[in-house]
Amino acid sequence: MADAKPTSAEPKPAGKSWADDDDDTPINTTADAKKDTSEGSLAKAQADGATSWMNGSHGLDEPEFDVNVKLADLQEDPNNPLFSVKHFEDLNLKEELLQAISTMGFRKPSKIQERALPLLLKNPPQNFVGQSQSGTGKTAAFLLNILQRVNLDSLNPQAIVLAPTRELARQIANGCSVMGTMLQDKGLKVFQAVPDPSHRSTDAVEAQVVVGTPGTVMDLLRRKKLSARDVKILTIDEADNMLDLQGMGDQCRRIKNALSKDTQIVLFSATFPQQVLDFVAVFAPKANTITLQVEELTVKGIKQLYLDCQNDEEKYTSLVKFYNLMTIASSIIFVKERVTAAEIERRMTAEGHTVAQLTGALEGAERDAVFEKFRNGTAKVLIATNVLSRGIDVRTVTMVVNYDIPETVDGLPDFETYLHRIGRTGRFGRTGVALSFVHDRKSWQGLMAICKHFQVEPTRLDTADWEHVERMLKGVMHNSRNVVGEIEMD
DNA sequence: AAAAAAT
Repeated sequence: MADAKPTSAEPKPAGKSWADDDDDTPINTTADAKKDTSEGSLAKAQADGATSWMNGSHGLDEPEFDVNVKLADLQEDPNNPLFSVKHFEDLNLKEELLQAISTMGFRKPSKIQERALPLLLKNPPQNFVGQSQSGTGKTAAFLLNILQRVNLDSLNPQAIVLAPTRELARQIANGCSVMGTMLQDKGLKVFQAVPDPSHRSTDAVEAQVVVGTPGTVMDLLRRKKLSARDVKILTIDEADNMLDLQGMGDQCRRIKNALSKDTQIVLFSATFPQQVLDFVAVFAPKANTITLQVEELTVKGIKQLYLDCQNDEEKYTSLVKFYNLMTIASSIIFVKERVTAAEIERRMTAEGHTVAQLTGALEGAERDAVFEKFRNGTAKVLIATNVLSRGIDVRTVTMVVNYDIPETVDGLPDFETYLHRIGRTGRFGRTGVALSFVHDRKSWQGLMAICKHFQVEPTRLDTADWEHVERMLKGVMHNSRNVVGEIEMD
């Protein structure tokens, strides 16, 4: 990081955007800015949002959006009121689940839950593919389906949940225990299948619900520590990522093949890019499906900004300047590479800042310790790779920094990762800030392509006018009050 | 050319 990359040596006059000296850029910011005076409209959107929260009894008064519902049985009408349930009481859930829902403070189902729960709980069980914005209650939806269906008189595994990372799997397992609190007396057991030295000696898994990462689950199945015999639900979170990734996709398919043919397959994600939908349909055939239009995917409560830096080193100095400027509840700084995470942590720590770092380079126990510190607020600034880009739900996160613009293996802008990263804030009706750093033509073009894809107009900040940066950031951070939503589990 | 995930 200290030694600037070749691209960042490219000189740029102060106050100029990377757009200005770029003739063949696919995006014309000037034209885009004209059709929508970005600051004005964003300020207005923010103001409107604030009004609706103050008037509403909860933070999830989202405007109506178009949901595409496709049912496996084409004879059925997707708009049948039976498939849109406004009250948890109408779902014939176990009494213990209704109690837990109420204790956890849920009043009514979120938009995705309204539509997803009746389809998930339908009998006989059918496959399901569900898409919904980040922070809208996907996890609670699939956990309710699982807890409703498991037979507590047996300790045989009956539901398997797969997630792409250790942290997400553990979060889901904990959520399952919380939602199943009232079922614990009746024998509910939840097992975390993430890499753990103690699994070597573990006897056969005795738990109705197994939540884990694909490698460990596969390993347990292979070693006959996990019985596939009674498994009737396979749920995959972040399913587009899981099935797309080299390695994890194969493991997911192998796990599915080890299960009974009539296992209910449930897939969830905020993103399902077109090319992935094709093999999603193969993995979960004849599924009831809920999808969204791309323009519906961005969470309106997340204010999107970008900081125009002169070069790579200025990203670091700006970051430090920024943290000297104000205190933020909690924030995640996303970088591309593990070494960058370690490097920023080293430099900021040397400058007296309290920061932590989490990447796949850490060992399991260390990862758990660091993440727990971040979750309980002991560590407020966390530098991470894409390991934490998806699913992680830490309510105190009011800012996400894209220190490096997300890109795919091919070096192309990674739309999905951008959306998942910024979705770590602004959860359940709260507001949040997403600040992306650009420092050369490639990073600028990448960010602009991403914003164009999601049809958002980010606000530009320039290091050459630091007073403006300061004013804007203080303004948006001040506005990012936390508003508590109803559905508190994603 | 990365990260993640199994040993």
